Order: sequence, then structure tokens, then C-alpha cells
Amino acid sequence: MARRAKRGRKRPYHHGRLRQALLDASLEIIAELGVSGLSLREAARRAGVSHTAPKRHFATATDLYCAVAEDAYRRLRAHLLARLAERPAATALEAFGSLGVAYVEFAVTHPEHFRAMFHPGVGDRPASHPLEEAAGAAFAVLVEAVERAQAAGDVRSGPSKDIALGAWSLMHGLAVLAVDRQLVARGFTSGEPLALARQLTQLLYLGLRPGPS
Amino acid sequence: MARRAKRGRKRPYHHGRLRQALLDASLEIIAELGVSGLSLREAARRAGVSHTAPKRHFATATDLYCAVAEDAYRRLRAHLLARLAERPAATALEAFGSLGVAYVEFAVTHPEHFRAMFHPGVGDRPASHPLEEAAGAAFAVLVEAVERAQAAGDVRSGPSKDIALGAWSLMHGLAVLAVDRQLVARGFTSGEPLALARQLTQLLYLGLRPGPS
DNA sequence: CCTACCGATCGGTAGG
DNA sequence: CCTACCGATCGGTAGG
Repeated sequence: MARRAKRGRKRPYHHGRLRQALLDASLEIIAELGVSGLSLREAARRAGVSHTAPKRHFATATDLYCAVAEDAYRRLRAHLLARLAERPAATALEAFGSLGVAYVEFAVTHPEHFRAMFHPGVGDRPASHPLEEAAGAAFAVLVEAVERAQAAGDVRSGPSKDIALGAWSLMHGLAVLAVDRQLVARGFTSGEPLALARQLTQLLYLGLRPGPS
Repeated sequence: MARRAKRGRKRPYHHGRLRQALLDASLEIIAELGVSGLSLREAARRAGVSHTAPKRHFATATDLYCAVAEDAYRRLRAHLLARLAERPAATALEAFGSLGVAYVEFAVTHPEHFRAMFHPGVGDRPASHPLEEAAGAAFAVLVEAVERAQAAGDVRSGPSKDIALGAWSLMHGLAVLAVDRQLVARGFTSGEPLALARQLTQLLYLGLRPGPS
């Protein structure tokens, strides 16, 4: 305010643009240093603003990475829906299976988003928190796919949420192990998580199919 | 050295005892603050020594939590073997399934150990690292159980490591989701991870059983 | 949204 | 294994 003459200079992050710039910077940080390297100051630094500037958008560092995680859940949901829409002619069972592969695909192609979503402490917000709502919306995509597969007679009956949890656990486990490099450490040098995901889809098909057992 | 008169006072962590005291302190820290709260100084503080004392045992904070993780892998392996030995009369298939439940059981009863093992960056050591050897030994327990189940005709043939990975992914996914409170966040308030683990064992049994498909 | 400040914590070194 | 130090980083506040 003191020197209004400076008013004409370029201000890269006017208005609401800083928020997005901070989210972008956060992903960059997570990719380079991991979630533990994320701080308000570092994000501000990369966004080219002073370290107090983020305060108006994110009161604490936790708020920042919750926002990153929330955005990640929205992207995950969009990715899953896009994969479903890609092959609309597929059977309900194939659609269900493709969701699992798409989940792993998202994790390995966007490890920063994936790490943000499942960093310890992030999944501990009240249910009303936007982050939890975004997470719930993503999970709902899976539950609905299970119900369609059940309606088509491809998957055994029973609580759709419980069955969805089985599929989620399987693909989440694989995704986590892949992103944390546990797969290569255990000698899965073929290391193609997507191929493994497709393989595990068969386990789901057999394990969840209807009929006597 | 200056005041030898002090030599008679109690020195709680002589010789090799400091190392164990630091490991104990680390678990305490992880339980309270998470892995991100782990530092050489905080561990030293809780062990009652100066902040330079840990240096002789652990050069860096990474070395410290790698040691915690290595110890955790040994405990996990011992836990799995103990559960196997508990019911030696069980079929090879039941033994295999009980491993999955035991894995989740370990995770939820020792979340600090579990978090240490799978903290991002921990699973990134060279194969020669003791941590990786301990991790490999734990995974081997599962692979061997798969092979026994295959030999008994309870599980379909094929690379035992790939099949073990399926079981691992499934139970690891459930364990991670439980420990990170994702289960309760998704409305699994029944929230009994062990019951869910037993349920998912059925998915494994069906998905991995031999025969035409 | 910025420039000073502050107190706290961390890893690291010197020297004993 | 300890007591001083150090430089760096972080979150936070004052004041504009």
C-alpha cells in the first residue's frame, strides 16, 4: 500500500490463483521429497510468495495436504468414471474388474496424489470434512459397480459394501506395495503393476462369483 | 572423565543397552506422534541420554527407523510362524488362510511396527540391507505356505510367488485401510478387522482353488 | 500479500 | 557418552 507506483507490476498469483498454485507446488514437493517434505513455507517458496501468504488459504500444513488429498480423491473418482465410460459395452463384471485395474493405474501414474490420499493422519477427519466426502464419493463408484454386477448375476449376493471392500483391499494392497517399491524389493522385477492388477482381477472374478461354494 | 567421583552413579544405558532403549523409545514415539515425529533427538530424550549419544548406534534418523522396521519384520515373521505352529493339525489350506488373518492381526495389534515397516521410503533399501533380508524372510513364510497348499492340491498351480502376492495384497490392503482408519471412515463401524480378514479368507479360498474356471 | 521478528526443533561438529 | 556450540527450517505474530 505504501508505494502504489508498484501497482502495475506483474503479480503472478492474484485473487484465487494462489490457492491452485499452492496445490500444484504441493504435488511437486510430494513427488520430490515425499509428504513429510510438505510445509506451508516450502509450498509458498515454490509458488513464489512470502511464507505468510498461504495463511489465508490454508491455516495449517494439515489443511494444505488435506486439500491436496481432497483434490486427489476427485481426480481418482473422475479417472474411475472415465475408465467405466470408455467401454460402455462391457459386461457388468468386466466393468467391475476394470475399476480395479484403473485404481492401480491411478496409483502408479499419480503416486503423489495417491500418497497424499493415504498418508497416515489424513484419513482421520470428521465425516463432514470435504476430504471425507470426496473419499466417500470415490468409494461409492466401486460400490455401485458391485451392485450392477450383482444385479447382472455376475457377483454373489450379499452386502455390496462388504464385497466392495474386498475388491478395494485387494487393489489397494497391490497399489500400496507398488508405490512403496515393495514389489521390486520382493523380486517382482517384471514390476508391471498393471499386469499384476489384471491377474488379480481373475482372483476377484473367481472369489466373488455366485453359486454354491 | 573430569570428575571420576561421578563414576559410581547409576548409568542406565551402559554398553549395548542404549540401542534397545532407543528402539523402544522409537516405538513409543511412532505410537504417539507417527513416524514423522521420529527423530534422533526425541529418541535420545526419551531414552534419557544426550542428543549426541545415539550417533554411535544410528548415524542418521533413517538408520534408526530402518532398525525399527527390521525388528518389526522379525516380529511379524515370528508371529506368523507362531500362528502356524498353533494349529499344526490344520489343512494346508487352513494354514494358508490363517496366515492372512495373522497378518492383519499383527497390523492392528502392533500398528507402530506396521507403520514403521511400510512407511514411504523405508522400502527402498538395497537388497543387501538387513531390513530387506528381514522383509524377505517374512514374505518367504507366506510363499512356503502357498507351496504347501499347492502340494496338497488346495490351491491352483502356478508361480507360488505370484499367488502369494495376491494373498499379500489382499491382506495388506485390508491391514493398511484398518490401521489408517479408512475402514471406519467408510462406515465399517463394525470395524472388526479380524472378522473382515476371516471373511476375505473365503475370497482367497475360492479365487485360488484349483480346477477349471 | 509483504517484511521483520520470535521461539522451538533438528542434524551436525568441536572438544573432552 | 556429555556439554556447548552452529546453521537451517518451521509455524506463528506484529504491523503495515
